[in-house]
Amino acid sequence: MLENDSVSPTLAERRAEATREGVIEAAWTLSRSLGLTGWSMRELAKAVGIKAPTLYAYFDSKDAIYDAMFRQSYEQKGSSGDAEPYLAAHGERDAFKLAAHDFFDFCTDDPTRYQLMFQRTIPGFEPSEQAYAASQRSYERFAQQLAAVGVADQAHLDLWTAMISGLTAQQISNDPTGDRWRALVDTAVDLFCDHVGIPPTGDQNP
Amino acid sequence: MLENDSVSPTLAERRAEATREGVIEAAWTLSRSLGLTGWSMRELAKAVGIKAPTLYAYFDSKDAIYDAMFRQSYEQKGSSGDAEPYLAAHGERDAFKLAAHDFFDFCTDDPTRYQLMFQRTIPGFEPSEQAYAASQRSYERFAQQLAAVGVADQAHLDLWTAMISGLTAQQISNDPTGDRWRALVDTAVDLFCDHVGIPPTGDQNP
DNA sequence: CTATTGCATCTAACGATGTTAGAAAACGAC
DNA sequence: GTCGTTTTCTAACATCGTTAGATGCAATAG
Repeated sequence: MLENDSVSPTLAERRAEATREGVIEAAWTLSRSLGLTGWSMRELAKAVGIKAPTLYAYFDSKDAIYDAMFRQSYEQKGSSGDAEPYLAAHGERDAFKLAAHDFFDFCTDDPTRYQLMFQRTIPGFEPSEQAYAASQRSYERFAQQLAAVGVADQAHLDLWTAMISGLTAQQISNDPTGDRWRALVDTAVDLFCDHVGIPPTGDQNP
Repeated sequence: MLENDSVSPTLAERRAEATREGVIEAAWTLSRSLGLTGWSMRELAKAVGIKAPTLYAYFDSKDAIYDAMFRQSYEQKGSSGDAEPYLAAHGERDAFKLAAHDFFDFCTDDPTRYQLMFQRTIPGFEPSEQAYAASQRSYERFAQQLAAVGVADQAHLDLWTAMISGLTAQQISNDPTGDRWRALVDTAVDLFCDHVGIPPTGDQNP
């Protein structure tokens, strides 16, 4: 393979990138219908119209495909779960409720993606350092948003993650198409805010 | 194979049962050091001193071995997580705190067992109806204990499971040897009790 | 237009996996 | 000792992720 350090990608590189995207898309489709580990490299290849070994021209291994899916998931997440965009137009409590709902909905929108991002369900797969860094960034971003409203205690952040991730996990594994735990998100945020001293909406300026 | 419907097991049956137990024990050992899916039937057989196909005289499949481990886990759990044994000698709130700690400790005592019981981490494995029933029983037992103290709302039970399981999940995946989330169990139970109207200990008879 | 170079894809195969078939060995009862 | 049962074995199958090496194909240089 010839190296190309220039900024503009060559034609071959753009074509290869398109193939890679097609592979990932097919991998998502297979994963949603057969489970993340329910398909083989041969099946994936067939879905793309090539033979299995050809996949290795685009990805080093099956794990590398999972890694690309993992990275893509965090790109899709973006700022879902952040409270900061809401803090300007809403009270603090409402902002955190909206943030919690964003995160909750992002998770339940695609249970397969959730499983890849948050459960360690694929034997042997660990996200690459690069992909893991993305997940760390979104965690620290939220930590700073809590700190910005005066909640700097690590224990409080830990309680938040436990409550919100607990609700999403229950929803996805016990009632994937329903609303049993979604309906508890506001309650949970209220309990959390009561505990850490974020006043009820309307009480900030009594 | 000759059938034996009598109550007393024949010698051969007792020997076979002993072998089965040895296999399960070896499977636990391998799972704890290599992960639940990190060992092969050939490795398991070698650990027991037999050849792989012989395992199939004792278990129908690898999944049947996981199923036996799953069932055994719920036997070990027993009443861990139940509040009822504590309700006689303690206030309601304290009883539920003790129950939550029992459950939490049972989970963190053996993360591999936790993974088998509560995460769906083994591709293709679903507990048999019989094994699943055991897990349902312990859930309904707790539901009745909540009802016994006047908390009959399904939503409240859902909130409890989300909070407690959220704490244990975070502990095991982010701090398996530490105490970060264990230290939050009492806080979480307090928040829960405040919400559902279980009075603080000492307030029952003011 | 041809020769060369680099890339894309293929077929064939390897070692490991869970599992099955069928033969051999070991065991218990009479 | 002999028979029937139980236990274990060897050999093999299909499938898995993956690698080696050959072949076809595109674009480029002379």
